[in-house]
Amino acid sequence: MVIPDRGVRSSRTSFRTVQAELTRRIAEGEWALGESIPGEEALAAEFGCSRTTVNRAVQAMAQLGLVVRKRRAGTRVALFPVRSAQMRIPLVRREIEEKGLRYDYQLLRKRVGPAPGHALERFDVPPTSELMRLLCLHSGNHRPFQYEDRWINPAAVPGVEDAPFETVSPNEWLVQNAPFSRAEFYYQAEPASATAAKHLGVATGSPVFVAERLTWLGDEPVTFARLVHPPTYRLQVEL
Amino acid sequence: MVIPDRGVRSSRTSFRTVQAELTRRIAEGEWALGESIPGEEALAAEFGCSRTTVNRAVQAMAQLGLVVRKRRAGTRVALFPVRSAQMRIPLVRREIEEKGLRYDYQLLRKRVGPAPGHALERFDVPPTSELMRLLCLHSGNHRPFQYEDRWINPAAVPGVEDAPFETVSPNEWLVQNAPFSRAEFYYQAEPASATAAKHLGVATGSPVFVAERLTWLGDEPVTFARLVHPPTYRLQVEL
DNA sequence: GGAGATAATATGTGTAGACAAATAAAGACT
DNA sequence: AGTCTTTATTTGTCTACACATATTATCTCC
Repeated sequence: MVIPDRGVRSSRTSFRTVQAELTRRIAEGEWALGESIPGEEALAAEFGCSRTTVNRAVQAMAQLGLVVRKRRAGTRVALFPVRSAQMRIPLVRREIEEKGLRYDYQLLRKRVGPAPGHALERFDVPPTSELMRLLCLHSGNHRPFQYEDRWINPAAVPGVEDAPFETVSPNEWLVQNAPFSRAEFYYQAEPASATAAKHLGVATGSPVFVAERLTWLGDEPVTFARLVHPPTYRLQVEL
Repeated sequence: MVIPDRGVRSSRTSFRTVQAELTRRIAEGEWALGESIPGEEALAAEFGCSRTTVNRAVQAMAQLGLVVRKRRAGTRVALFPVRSAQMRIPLVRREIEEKGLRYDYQLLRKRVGPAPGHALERFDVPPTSELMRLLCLHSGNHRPFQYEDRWINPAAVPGVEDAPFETVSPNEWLVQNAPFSRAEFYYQAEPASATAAKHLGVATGSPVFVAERLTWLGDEPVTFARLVHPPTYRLQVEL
């Protein structure tokens, strides 16, 4: 019985196939760390596909931090395979709803005024500028999930003054109304401040998980938020 | 003097140009959230490039979570722009050395024995199996940076028994010797346990930043590590 | 009107070919 | 030996085209 030749037409070697095989070779130690791997031309010949396809596969691996590429020098297995993972940054509301909980939002305080020193420290605006400050609480099934302490630079966000923060969380409103070009995120453990502890329903000083988010539009700071979570919170990332 | 015509040949519209422009349109609200954007064909015509180039740009944006693509239905701006960031997972040693500190590693304890219940909970192995447990301390300029509590499944890592963990940290050794196919990372704030506190030089119960890493090779668990950092530690991510 | 088959369409992916750009290696000149 | 220039090699990217595949829209039949 003749087995139909599927090798040529129907199952062309996909860049995924190539990527998987090359990844396997690295994972199983066939290619040692730091060792350089065959060129695209050679791999294309080996896999019976075009160089374009190999290029795509290897470039994806480079983005994952598995290999390092350099023109003329070729591609080599990363010496320190700094694997990089994709981290998703969802809306708080989505985060809560995805757990199957009912989302609740509450504006605790809103004020516009001159920026105090400790805010300026992290948030590089002229000392004379007026900033908007918001304190909010996000809950799931009436249990506090996140205490938000946010500063917004009105100069960078036209229309904030009139935003309905009584009903829409700044997180949600800003996502739709305040574009940014750069962002930094920090995660750390801290003892809960008295006010945060009160709103989160935990003891003052107990360990809380704090996420800080800073965003810029061009050179101008847009918003700076401290998001405080109760000790049960876990940030999850998959590779 | 004649300025060479760089407009036609030398600066073909790059996929980066297209990506930047499309991103701008979304950021500045020209295309609203959830709205569908022109097809690849149309964009190619607009930018004067091939569909391939547009495809590359838009696919990159899809990977970033900025747009959602669906065959036949077209591409639309993500309704909830769950922006995703790349997080790099380096070796502890690199992490410390990149801060300009001198790295020090110390093996505190090593033992092979039956897995206790609380380890099995997170680490799905047969209750009868023997696991290796390591306690280590990583320091920068002699100040404790990370207290590591690690379980290794010898069944998945041939050669662990003879690994020189007195001189090489399990983190480093495993990276080079234990391939894995899947990983999960968790980050959380916790009160420091008595032993962790002692080694980190902080008070028992003070907030520590704990990273948990679990890896598998296929279905088999490879290693489970709890990495405890002093309260000064910050995890940084950029977008 | 509803169910199921069929067509149309947007994206997904592969190929071959060409040129661009970076950079390591070799050669030329002091 | 050391520095500068040239050359060669490898990856980076774009093009034009073709076919694959998923999914929506339409049509057909009852």
